[in-house]
Amino acid sequence: MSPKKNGPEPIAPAAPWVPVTIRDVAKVAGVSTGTVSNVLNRPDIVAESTRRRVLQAVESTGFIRNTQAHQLRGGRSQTVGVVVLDVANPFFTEMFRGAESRLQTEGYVLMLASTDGSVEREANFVRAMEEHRVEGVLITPAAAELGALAGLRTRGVPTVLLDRKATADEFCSVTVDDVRGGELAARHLFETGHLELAFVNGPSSVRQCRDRRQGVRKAVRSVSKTKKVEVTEVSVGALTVRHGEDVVERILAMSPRPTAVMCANDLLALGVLRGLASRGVRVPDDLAVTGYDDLIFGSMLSPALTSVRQPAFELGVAAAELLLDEVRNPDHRHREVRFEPELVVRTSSRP
Amino acid sequence: MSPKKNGPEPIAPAAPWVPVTIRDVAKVAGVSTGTVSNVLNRPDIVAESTRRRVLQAVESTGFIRNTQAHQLRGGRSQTVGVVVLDVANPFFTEMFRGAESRLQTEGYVLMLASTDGSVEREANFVRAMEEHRVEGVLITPAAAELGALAGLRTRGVPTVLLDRKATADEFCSVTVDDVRGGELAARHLFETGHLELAFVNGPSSVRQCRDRRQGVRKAVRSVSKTKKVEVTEVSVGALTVRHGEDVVERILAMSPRPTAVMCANDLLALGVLRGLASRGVRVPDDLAVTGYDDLIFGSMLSPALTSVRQPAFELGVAAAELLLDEVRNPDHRHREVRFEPELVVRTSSRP
DNA sequence: TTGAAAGCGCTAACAA
DNA sequence: TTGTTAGCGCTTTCAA
Repeated sequence: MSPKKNGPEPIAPAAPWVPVTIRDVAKVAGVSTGTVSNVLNRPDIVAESTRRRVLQAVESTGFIRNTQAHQLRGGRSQTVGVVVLDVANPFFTEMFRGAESRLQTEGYVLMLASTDGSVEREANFVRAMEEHRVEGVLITPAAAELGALAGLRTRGVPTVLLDRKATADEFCSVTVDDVRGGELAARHLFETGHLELAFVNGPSSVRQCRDRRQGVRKAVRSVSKTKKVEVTEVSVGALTVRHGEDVVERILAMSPRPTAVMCANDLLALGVLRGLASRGVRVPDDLAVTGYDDLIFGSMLSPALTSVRQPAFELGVAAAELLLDEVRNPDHRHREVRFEPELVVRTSSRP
Repeated sequence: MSPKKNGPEPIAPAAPWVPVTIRDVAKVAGVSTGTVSNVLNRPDIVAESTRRRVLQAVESTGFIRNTQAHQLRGGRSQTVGVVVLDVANPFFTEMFRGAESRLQTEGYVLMLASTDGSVEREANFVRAMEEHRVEGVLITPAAAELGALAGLRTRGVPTVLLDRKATADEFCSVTVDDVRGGELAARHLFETGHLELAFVNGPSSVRQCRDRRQGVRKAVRSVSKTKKVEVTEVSVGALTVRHGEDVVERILAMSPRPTAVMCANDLLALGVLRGLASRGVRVPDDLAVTGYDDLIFGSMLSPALTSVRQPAFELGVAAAELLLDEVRNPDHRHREVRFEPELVVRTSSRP
């Protein structure tokens, strides 16, 4: 079992691979490089027997086309860059999956980068992708301003904004109607008899938070014609579990005590649920709770969490579609594809 | 608010961008292309004043280096391919983040592809990446056999296997000791007084399941010197929430009834928790439960789930490190970096 | 139907 | 210190 003297002999690396070029293939097949190229790109214009011979040579040499050389000669890079805020966030990975599913069928390979909200990292990645001559970019901008993307625009790199509306018609974009989403959640609670509502929201600097609040106001206006409802907004510094947990105290101290808590996202809601559980408040019997995002685990909690679903995968597909149009269609016009959020009612808000 | 007759006039696309080459820069700066190249690659060997003039021209023209041309001339592609089973799985995205964090500092851009276990898709992606001349590949192979990766090996593309051990010394690999992880969980339960254990495991065809079972057996051997313990393995068809929920009935029917349920992953555990909750069985008072993977939501459940953590991020970093060594170090030898799983004890198994 | 050759944008050896 | 030039691997006229 154990070797005599030395440790187990490490196996030497495989014999160094000499890159095979189209020239090598040509030599083996006994044709010119032009013919090999033709076999690869327009097989129909070359004689049957020659084609077979060349294909055979490709096989035997293990030739793999060099896309860089191909592209240099005027070809396409077959590459799309995707820049998201956080790869660890399921919302973004779902979007990535959607985009990939569409672009993969067109032969594209995706470059993915995660900025974690850093404008500097974003700039670096975009730069690197431009150097790689990506044919397009799908991006969730890190900054509130789109100035960082000006280069892409002036250089004419097809770009689609993810979950962010372009201010002018500078870019295509795919978004979800957050106003509508906020309205859906609030209205649902009103309609199931909750007239005193606590709305746990994040900082106003976040567009999503602003929009969702606006949706809540809309629901209030519409419902208050027939019923008297009251909404108290409770602001927290960030959309995290901890912030949700910490806010419970304030909610329970409110007078009159609300009968429902609407949270600006699922993580907050999760924190709220934990806070309530530790204080023996039952959900939904004593207090109803809703979240937003419909993260995968929401349905697995007890009680399962009512939430507002965003069609992340479809967003990715739509973004890919817009990009493809911009790449191929000379008459392309920028536009915004807006998705509708969907209320998913579960136990946590069931009457 | 509404336009007169037509919809809002779509803004015409930006003026077509004429690609700027090193020649354009040279012309503007009044130097040769060689000098521009020198300014870009070895700025020290060119005169201060010339350098400034060239840099100025780069700026004013908006020049962006073409990596394809650069690479064709013998440069590196600065690109690494990552192929995972499922981008939607947090375990893989964490690994990706780890790899990215390391490789980004070296100027690499990552291509990411998700195979969803399809050998065919895997082959396509690997092929595309080879055509792009990635400098290396990080991959979780879709198939049990590594035959699909033979091409990478013979062509000498540095390749690191993620969460999969290479059979011979064909590739570097990063793995987690699943035997140890299984042992940790089982031993923890034994030591907290649970002598009758139900082990909910997935199909034996999955390596992880086999290894974790082996770990359980090891724990049994070691503990049974001092105590009499009994483990009953309950097999399910897949590691999903539904399978966990369905298995509860069988567990509760067992005689003698176990005092703890060890699950082969967190999703199963989640299902078990739900099943128990719906039958009014209290956790951990009536029955202790553990999972495996330590997915993010585990700590947010009530009761919070005891689990075995796998250092996904660190796996990614290690894989990147191995790859960099293979890329740069002529004396590189393939090796396996094995990580230790870590038991995270939470309420669900607290005595 | 095939071959010869120019050239994509860039770098590096060599010359000036 | 800077310019000239060959050539990386490939595609695509144009000529044979």
